[in-house]
Amino acid sequence: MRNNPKEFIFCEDCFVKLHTSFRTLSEDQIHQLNYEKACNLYKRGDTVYHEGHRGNGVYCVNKGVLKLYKTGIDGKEQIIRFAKAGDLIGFRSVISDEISCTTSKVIEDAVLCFIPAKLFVQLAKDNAEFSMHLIKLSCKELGEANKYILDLAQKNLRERVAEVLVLLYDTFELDDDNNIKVSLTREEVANIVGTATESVIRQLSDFKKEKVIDLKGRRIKILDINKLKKISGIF
Amino acid sequence: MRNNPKEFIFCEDCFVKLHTSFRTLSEDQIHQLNYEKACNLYKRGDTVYHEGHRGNGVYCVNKGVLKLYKTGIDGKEQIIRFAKAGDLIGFRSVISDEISCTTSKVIEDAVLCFIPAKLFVQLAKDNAEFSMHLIKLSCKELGEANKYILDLAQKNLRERVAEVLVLLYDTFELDDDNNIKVSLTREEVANIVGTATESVIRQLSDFKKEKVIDLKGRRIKILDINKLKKISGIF
DNA sequence: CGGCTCCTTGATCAAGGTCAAGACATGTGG
DNA sequence: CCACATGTCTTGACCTTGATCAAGGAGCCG
Repeated sequence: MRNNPKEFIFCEDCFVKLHTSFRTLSEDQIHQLNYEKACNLYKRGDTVYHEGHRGNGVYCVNKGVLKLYKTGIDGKEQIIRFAKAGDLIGFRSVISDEISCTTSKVIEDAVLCFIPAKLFVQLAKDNAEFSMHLIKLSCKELGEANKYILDLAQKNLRERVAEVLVLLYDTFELDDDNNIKVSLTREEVANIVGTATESVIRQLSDFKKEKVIDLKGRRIKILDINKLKKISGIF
Repeated sequence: MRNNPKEFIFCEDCFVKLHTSFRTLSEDQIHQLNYEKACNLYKRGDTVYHEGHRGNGVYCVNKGVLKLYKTGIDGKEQIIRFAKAGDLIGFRSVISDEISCTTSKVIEDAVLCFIPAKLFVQLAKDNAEFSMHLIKLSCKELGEANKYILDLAQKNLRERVAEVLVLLYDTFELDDDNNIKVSLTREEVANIVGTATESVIRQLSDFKKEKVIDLKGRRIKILDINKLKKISGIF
């Protein structure tokens, strides 16, 4: 379907491997993984898989940033989470053998390694440590999703925007100039917060007035992360 | 800590077992489970475990209904899900070795079998089929949580109340008189929907006026489930 | 330069949260 | 049996939050 540039990455010495569940695999299993996987380059805007489709494999993010989102009634995206180097995406639907519940789209050019569903499931069945890792992974995601539910249900816009800034800070860290190291459109920020684009813009300018952040185009500079954490209600 | 009446249930012929991940256990493992587990009766209002505490085991619901909720800033509960006969609760924190992210409270008198964390984890490690079941379980919950996030972020009150009624219908079914077979306070319904008690009451009376449901005290009678599904945006 | 896309701000309005009061049901003790 | 207290349910009035609509500005690219 796609015809993305091939990338050659050897699982044996992939630095990402060390940070993923794959580090629990045996040498043989790693060889098999290396043999069967396929790595490709994806550009910003590329869709890796679609909500509602059957996932025929799992992707390991070697490089880049992706957003995973669900699409609402009028086509409005709700971003569920981001994925960056070392993250696995698409494994929920492969494991539970359901259709994919999110769409994943590239935000920053990415290198993804595709692992066929059959192999992935086989690895999980054969290697107890690997499968324990996967359970932990999904349980961790579940915990975060539950927290998200609470926030959406009970926090106001100001608190949620602050919280998202903290989330971005934690996930992507800051560059030398204290800017959050990811470039999102205002609409994308709104689609995490669960609000209208204009509302996010207004709240961001408020934070700017309060000297909590600074804005330069799409770049968000963090001036007072503790204040943000306090506003968001994280202690 | 508690001193609940003991209940004697034999895993070997527990009807609930057939519907849970435990059906994948070997005969030996079932015996071990039966030997180490402890079953107790819990009354309405009892708290089984608390958010923020370390879970030292998993509970298998043999009978009754529980709500799992997170507590918000001002003490407002956000109900994440319900548990009924055949459901496992508390396994997220045991598996991921984190503190519990929800509180679980009994809504209808329940019989719960407690399985020590150590045994549970051991079973997962020893039995690949069992652990695959657990992954599927958490992936399924994750899918539901993601759906919930979308709904909270994008649907209005009317749609969400309708959706919760459908959820209750699907989860608890109807009695002979088409009443939903669970008794929740209006506040509890509001804590699922993520809104104020008064707003739920108003929306329920609207639905009553529209002949979609009927209300008699706490009982909710479903008159037109398809209309509700349509309103909620589930097709 | 014109034509994009995205960002920003202002004005307006509706959804739903909050507060207050009363209704109703239930249980308790006298 | 009544009087009373308690907890939940319901309704009305009011007001805040944030969504929507509209218009203009800024930046980028062919």
